[in-house]
Amino acid sequence: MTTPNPKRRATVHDVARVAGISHATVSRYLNKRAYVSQASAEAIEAAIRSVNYTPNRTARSLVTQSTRAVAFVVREYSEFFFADSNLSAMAAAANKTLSAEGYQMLLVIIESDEAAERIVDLIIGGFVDGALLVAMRDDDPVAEAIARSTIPAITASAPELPVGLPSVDTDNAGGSRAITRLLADSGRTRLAEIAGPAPMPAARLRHGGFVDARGAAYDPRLSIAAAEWSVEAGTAAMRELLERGEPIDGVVAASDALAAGAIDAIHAAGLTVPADIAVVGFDDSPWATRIRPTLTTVRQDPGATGRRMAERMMAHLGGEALDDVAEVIPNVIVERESTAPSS
Amino acid sequence: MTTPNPKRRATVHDVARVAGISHATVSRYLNKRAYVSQASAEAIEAAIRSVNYTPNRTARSLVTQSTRAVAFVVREYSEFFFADSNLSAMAAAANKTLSAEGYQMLLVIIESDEAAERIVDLIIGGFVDGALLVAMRDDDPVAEAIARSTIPAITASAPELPVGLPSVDTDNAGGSRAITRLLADSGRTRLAEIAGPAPMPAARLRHGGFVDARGAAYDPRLSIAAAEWSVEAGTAAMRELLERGEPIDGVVAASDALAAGAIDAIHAAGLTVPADIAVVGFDDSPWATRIRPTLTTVRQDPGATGRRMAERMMAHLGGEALDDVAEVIPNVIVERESTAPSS
DNA sequence: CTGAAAGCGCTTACAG
DNA sequence: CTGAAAGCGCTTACAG
Repeated sequence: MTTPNPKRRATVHDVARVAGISHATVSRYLNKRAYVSQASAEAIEAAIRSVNYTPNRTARSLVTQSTRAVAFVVREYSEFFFADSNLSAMAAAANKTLSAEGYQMLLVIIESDEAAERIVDLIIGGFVDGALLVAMRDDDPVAEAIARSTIPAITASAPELPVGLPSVDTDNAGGSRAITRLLADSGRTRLAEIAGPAPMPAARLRHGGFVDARGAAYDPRLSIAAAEWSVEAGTAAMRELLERGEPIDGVVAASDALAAGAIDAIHAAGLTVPADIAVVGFDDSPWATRIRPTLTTVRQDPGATGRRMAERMMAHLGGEALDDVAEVIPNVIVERESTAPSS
Repeated sequence: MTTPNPKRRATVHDVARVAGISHATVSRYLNKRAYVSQASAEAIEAAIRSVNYTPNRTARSLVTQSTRAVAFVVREYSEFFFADSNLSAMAAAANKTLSAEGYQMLLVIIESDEAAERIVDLIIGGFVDGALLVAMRDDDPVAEAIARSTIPAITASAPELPVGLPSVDTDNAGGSRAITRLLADSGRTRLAEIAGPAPMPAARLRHGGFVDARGAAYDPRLSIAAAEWSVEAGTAAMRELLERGEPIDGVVAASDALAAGAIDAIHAAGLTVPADIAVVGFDDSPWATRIRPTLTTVRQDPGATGRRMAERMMAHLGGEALDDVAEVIPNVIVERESTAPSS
């Protein structure tokens, strides 16, 4: 049983006193052993053990202006974060990369506005040396505050901010463009789109890819934005699309979950996938192979995304400039049953 | 008007100078607005904006001796952590509870010995006000170093350490005991056990529950410890159990993954579950309903575990003593096909 | 190789 | 209500 403030922690002064030496020498020994005599070193070692000394990281950080810690900030509810294998793979890869360089990754999940404020204060207050920002919304106050600060930050999916932020991201636009073309090339002509929720950069970019691929054939009456990245939202969106009465023979959904929901709605309407309507998703999440028909989708490389974010941060913290460039990680299309030829 | 030197961060002194007031008053204003005059307050506000001031958390922490951050330390590979819904639910619940009290949870995943050392240095160095320790091994150097330090820590599944640590945990022993009795009460008499990997507290406790429930009927020849918490390890363990030649009509596996592996091995041997051999797991993970037959298992309440860890930490940081008690969260048994009566 | 001193950016009694 | 001063625990030129 311990009490909140038990006995005082030993400081470098305690060690110095017990070792019969100045605290400056103790500090020198703790950092670069080089310039300390053998005798002093031994006395210090013994003193450290005897007073049970452990250096205060806060004091050290205050003078060195560095914490050797980097925040990995997830702007998403835990349930979604833990269920999203792409996000967790990014986190895992970043953790490994930072760790290998001796940096500590601190994973932070923002679930409320108060948490958002608190985290901004922490980060721009220098609690960490840098921040990796994930799942930010367009116009996100967290991303914006950090972007305006002096602490280095890199984001996955660059949000639309007044001030830019370097980013690393899967090729959202390109993936969406490619999978839309796949559908068109298979002879489908009435392509509908279920876009992701408007405030998300990934949703915006994927929408852009769809519009781009459709070119002159783009028809706003066949596009709808889902309320969130969920199966239910996909069902609701597809239902409304069908109710509009426009003929549809293909659907480009901005995520696998949305696609899964769309397929439910299509089946509920008495239609068949892919015979009547082909459907494609995005993410290659577990949904893609769990549902029937299995889903043609875009597979990301989240490990590469997380790794590159961490590598760029390490390079910057190592002294290199951090350019505001949007690095794009290629993705691949995985064809499955949901776009099989009608035969 | 902008910052004189854009490279240097503004400090409380810059604000004071611009506001024409002492830095002590600025600090007072920043903390408890009460004792600052209206005129000063306005001058300070303007100065803060003009120099773009944000308080340095490290400096503040050094004097207040508090960071208002708590580490949630996971001693497990990311892949396992993110795949384990019990662990992530614990983290999510702890995050919510800490967040509601204004504390920031920092999730840290230890994947190497160097990371382990680094995190110990950080934590006992006062980088956080407290630590929640999860998935520690018995005799874990991380848990031990933190237990010996002055910083408050609570663990899920108390490891066997020379010095105690308060803990909150699902009822491992009780759950194992109850599900073993369920099997015995259904008329099975030759009960084998696939225990978890030896160095884990949860494995030890579940094993204890099994031994306890078997009493005089406990037969070491029917017990084996899996090499890790994986399906493959379960298959290997079950295969060896069958090769020993002892008759078996029931298996108590220490986790659902282990049970899933055991069922594979049983089927491979040409036997049937539950007709020939009943099988039970632990965790009520997604495995439990994904495999055939569906699994009778112990359902934990990971949300309650995470919440209680956080609540006890908050109470302690709020001034209460932190007793070294092992708090046990009840769990329930979920019966499914794998123990259906042979009929 | 080592000590005295300054300083990192804040908070907080202590006077006034 | 406010300023001067001390101090949180460390690191790091600067002399010697």
